[in-house]
Amino acid sequence: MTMLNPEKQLELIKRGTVEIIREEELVDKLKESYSTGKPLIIKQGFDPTAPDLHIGHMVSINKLKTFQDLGHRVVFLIGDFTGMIGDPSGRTATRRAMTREQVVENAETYKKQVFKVLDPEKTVIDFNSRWCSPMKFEDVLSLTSRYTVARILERDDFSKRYTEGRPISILEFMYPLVQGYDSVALKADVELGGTDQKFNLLVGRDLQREYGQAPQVVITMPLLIGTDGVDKMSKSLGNYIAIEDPADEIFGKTMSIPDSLIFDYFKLATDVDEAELAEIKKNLSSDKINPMILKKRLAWKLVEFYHDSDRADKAKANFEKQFSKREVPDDVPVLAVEFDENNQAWLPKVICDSGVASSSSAAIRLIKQGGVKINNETINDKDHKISGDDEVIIKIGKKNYFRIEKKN
RNA sequence: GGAGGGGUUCCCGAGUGGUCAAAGGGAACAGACUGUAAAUCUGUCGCCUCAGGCUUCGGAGGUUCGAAUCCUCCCCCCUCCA
Repeated sequence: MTMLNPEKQLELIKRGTVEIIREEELVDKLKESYSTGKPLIIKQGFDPTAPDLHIGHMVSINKLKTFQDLGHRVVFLIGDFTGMIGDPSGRTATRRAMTREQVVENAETYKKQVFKVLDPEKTVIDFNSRWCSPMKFEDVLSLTSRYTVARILERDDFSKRYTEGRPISILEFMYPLVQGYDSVALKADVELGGTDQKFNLLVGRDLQREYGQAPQVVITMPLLIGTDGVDKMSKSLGNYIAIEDPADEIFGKTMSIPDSLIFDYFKLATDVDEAELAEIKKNLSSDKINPMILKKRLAWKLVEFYHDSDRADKAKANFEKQFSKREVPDDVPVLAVEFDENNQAWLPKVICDSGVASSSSAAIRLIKQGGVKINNETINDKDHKISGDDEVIIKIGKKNYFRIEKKN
């Protein structure tokens, strides 16, 4: 294969990273690989329970892509074994035992999404249950003997909880070890992850040394802030833009991010070059240009990336129609409604059936608050009935439109 | 093994016999304002065709005209000492 020289490779790899531990080692590995023609093994782990990739994931997946383009071997590791115990970091230590079928199914979902960017031919999908499940208890003990409590306690999260007298389970202590062992099993040369994974990634490095391997290079990538502008993007917080989202959705969600995120999103989630980034930065800091314009450009870019430019154009047009001009969008979903013997349907029930409100009580509240429009007229009467004969377009809340049709 | 502190509506958290569908905050949702931005203001925030009714405060019983609040048993969580 034709490879770029190590210096050039390093330059591409470094772009956008937060930290490389250690860069000298990476250079050595790249040189070695270059001279022998043997690709490096690049690993990143993913949680098997939430197979919805969002643009936050794409920050590091794009970096995997870079490695791949440079001729290295990318291992997309699905942590199905660690998933079985459940990630204890954070507040919720929910354990969900996943069946084999679920794991396989989620893996398929991952593949479908991740191959929008990565080359299927050059990507290895692996599961850590492959080596974790067969381990005997003595193997586990052997693993634990190679790390100390003091070192595990170095992790911010642990030390904080320890000094505050809050509980830490042994299982939680094990978690970094299990994850780190994956690097041993894969003989990883490089592991990628978000900055929040730094500790775990470093444990992998140490364990490899303990097992007589050359320690992996750790590369951390910035975390993308979610659409709420507060927390990191994550599915559980609901502040994410999934790469599987429909075009209009991606456009709309992007338009709802705080202005302060526009630059980061351009930088981390799109492939605009340095020159364009500089220009965007300049425009954002001057007040000559409305940030909304830039945000629309960002939204367009994202839709184009995950769909195509036609869809991006349409999403933009739809957005402007629906929200800037407050008109009814072109393609309104149909809601099949049951009408009674008098050919009538009670409005709150209809709203409830649409899924926008969780109960008819909630629907009534929406109506009372002026959040429901029928054919562009606000309805305030909770006893309002829709007639089965009329052509009806109903707007519920800010953005939900339905065309009512008779269920037969 | 010993001592003690808890489990309240999505989350945090008040509430110790009626005025409690339960303070306050957060989240969320709606409305106003807008650029579906942020900020702000207002309202809503258990269920039910809803001026009325019904079911909630870890679980099961009990006391009482009346229980989230008192009693009994059970389940679960946490802290400290060893």
